[in-house]
Amino acid sequence: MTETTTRPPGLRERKKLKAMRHIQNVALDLFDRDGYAHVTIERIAAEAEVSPSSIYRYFGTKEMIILWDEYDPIMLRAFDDKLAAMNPIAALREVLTNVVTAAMFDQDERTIRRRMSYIMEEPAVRAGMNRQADDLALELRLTMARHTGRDPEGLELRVVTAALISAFLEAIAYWHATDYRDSLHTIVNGALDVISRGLLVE
Amino acid sequence: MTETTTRPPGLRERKKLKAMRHIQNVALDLFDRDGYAHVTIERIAAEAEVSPSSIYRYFGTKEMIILWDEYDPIMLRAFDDKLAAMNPIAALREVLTNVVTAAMFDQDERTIRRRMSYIMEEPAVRAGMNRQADDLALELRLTMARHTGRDPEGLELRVVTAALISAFLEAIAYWHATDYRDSLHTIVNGALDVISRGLLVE
DNA sequence: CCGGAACTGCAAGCCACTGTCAGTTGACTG
DNA sequence: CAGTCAACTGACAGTGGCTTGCAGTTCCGG
Repeated sequence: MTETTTRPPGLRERKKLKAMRHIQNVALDLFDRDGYAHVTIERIAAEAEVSPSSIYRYFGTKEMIILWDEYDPIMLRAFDDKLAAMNPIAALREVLTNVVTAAMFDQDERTIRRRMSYIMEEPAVRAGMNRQADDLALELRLTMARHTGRDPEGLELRVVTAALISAFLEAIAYWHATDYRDSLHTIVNGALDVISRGLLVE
Repeated sequence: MTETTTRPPGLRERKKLKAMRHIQNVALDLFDRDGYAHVTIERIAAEAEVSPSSIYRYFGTKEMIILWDEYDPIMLRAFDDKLAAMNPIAALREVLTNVVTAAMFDQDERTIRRRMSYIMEEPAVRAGMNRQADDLALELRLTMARHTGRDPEGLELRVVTAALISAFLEAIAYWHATDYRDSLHTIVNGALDVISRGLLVE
């Protein structure tokens, strides 16, 4: 069933990855020059020397050209592993400390920031991110239910996961809004502290 | 600047409202019969006996035909008023107790439920709802900043408002998922309790 | 009752996205 | 190291959501 390519990459896979990186970079260049809305898929395809259909096959939608991240599945798997041994807040802190900092070395942080500005400011792209967040919330909920024996469809677990993820997203937004002054790791830790101790407003 | 029609309705306004209600109902009928994706704006326009352009002028996008709610601005204003006197959690409880239950009398709850199923299950509509939630989050943040003197752009306030809203949305989702068994008011109260006392997981 | 402003319908266009159908290329088998 | 098969790719022709500009109509305030 879940036989998700645990094999060594293979030429085909590597070629595809390389093409996707290339297309993403070309697209970001064009977006920077003319603005997200004024760049058509056709233009990206022409500039990247692939066919428009290939772009749709790779990314599915225009937003995903920006949202796609080859390290996402890696982080997800790491997060899932950590969840087996600790609570989700601790797990998230761990993943950010270990995996993310490592990934940020070879994929230079500049690309991440370029993508970030569109994710935050372009409504269509933001919508795509929210969709990903919804999927992530569902997965997280099921995983937590498995580890704690709680009802995966219960109100409590739903609210907890939703709050956790929204805190994470808000941390990223803050990171962007403050021009990446502090490390993402520090900010996420702060955000998690806030929701951990409860919303005792006033 | 913010001179938002505090005048008595006027014929024009009433006509528009009536047309929008009519279009929304017709659209829901068609969606129920053929599915959201298989119904074109043109078909809705024909069935409702208006021109497609009018639909766009009324609703802006296809999703908004479902998302539009004439009571939304009323609830927002009520929420804003309550915020002046109490903390946001108490304010939200209040609004739901008073305003929502009142609104549900004359707009029969059946229409709300019909809309809800598309809001929850149709990705495009969900995206639109998330966009509205983002706007609401910003407004809420600014209001809370005004009332408490905290930094509206600070991490803490950002996380608090985001968690609050995501809890509210999750409550609505739960309400739908459990087939509207309990009252929305009860569920939202439960959700607010969860995030109030903090996410002391494990 | 009248001047301007807002609303409506008509028409034309843009482009994201989909489906199909050859042609090609990498992956596995004997 | 063929040869076969599955997966990928490109070209092409739609579909339809959404926008824009223009003309005619309807309503509101004075």
